[in-house]
Amino acid sequence: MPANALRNRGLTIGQIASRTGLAPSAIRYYEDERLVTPDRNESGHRRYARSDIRRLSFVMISQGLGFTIAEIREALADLPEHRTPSKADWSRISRRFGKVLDARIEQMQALRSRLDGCIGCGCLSLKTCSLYNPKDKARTRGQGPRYVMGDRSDDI
Amino acid sequence: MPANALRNRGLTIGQIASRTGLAPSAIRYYEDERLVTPDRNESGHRRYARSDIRRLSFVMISQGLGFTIAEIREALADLPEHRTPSKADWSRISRRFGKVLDARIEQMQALRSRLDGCIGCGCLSLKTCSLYNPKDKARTRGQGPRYVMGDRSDDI
DNA sequence: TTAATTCTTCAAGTTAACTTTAAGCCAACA
DNA sequence: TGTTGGCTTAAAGTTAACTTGAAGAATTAA
Repeated sequence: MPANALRNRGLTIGQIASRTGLAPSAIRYYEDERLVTPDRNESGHRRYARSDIRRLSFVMISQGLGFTIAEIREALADLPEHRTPSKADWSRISRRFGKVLDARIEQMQALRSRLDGCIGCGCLSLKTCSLYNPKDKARTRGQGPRYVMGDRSDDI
Repeated sequence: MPANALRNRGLTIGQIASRTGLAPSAIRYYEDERLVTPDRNESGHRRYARSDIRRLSFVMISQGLGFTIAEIREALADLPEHRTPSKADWSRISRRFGKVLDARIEQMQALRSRLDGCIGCGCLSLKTCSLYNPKDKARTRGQGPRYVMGDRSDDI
């Protein structure tokens, strides 16, 4: 066994990439975003722990659920820093995300029923339209407008 | 009454902006995206019909519901071109969006229950993890990965 | 040992949905 | 008649979440 066997311990970015299905560029980006913090070997190449596969998988799942990188980073901050996360650790943060999902579903259902009401009223009588000035948006990218669906009854 | 009273009929972009709460720049952008097609007066200034207030309001509501501009453009294509849209016209396209919303809610609930299952199994036993390789994403921006949550049971 | 991979960093490009800036025309009021 | 203020266009900037490209160093395979 060569002397540098210990030094080169851990997975390369390519190995992590093929294990998770992520592109190496994405994994480097996640490092910039402080979602993973791999070690480096002597010559500066990244070396990942096996537990990073799960960490990155969690990132992927969370994104699939609609969470942003900032939110995921916050969630990951709850993992222990100096030991490999246990099932209980992962379970805890998954449960938190579950609650957020519940809230989102409720919100969408509220929007949905509002749209129903709007269809019922012809979506045009305004002032009374329940989609008028809704505070809850399904997703807000950039800034939203202040009020909607007109302000007079004569503008069909 | 001056001779150009007829020519200057319609609302200016500023008036439309204050009626809808949208920024003039956003309204111009929507024109680039062919969501509205105002007339022009002699000197090239935009003149909007009153019904454009409702059209733009529909755009705002739809965005609040999470639809993209492309989807909204498609929906608006179902409105009559040569007459002011009626309540029935708006009702019809709202109903279509309602169905899409229903589907989205169902999908989110499916993801939600999967997360539940994942918490139940510790979210770590993999291979059997129900969040493994999910085909339905809450929102897909850019390309997603191919499979998730690791592929071996030894990498906690 | 040489060639092919894989890795490194840094900068710039991508998409959506806009906003901001610049430079200049037009319109309304005193 | 001037001078605000609103309108015009075109181009560039913004944010998120990445990808692509360039140029070079390290590792691996033959």
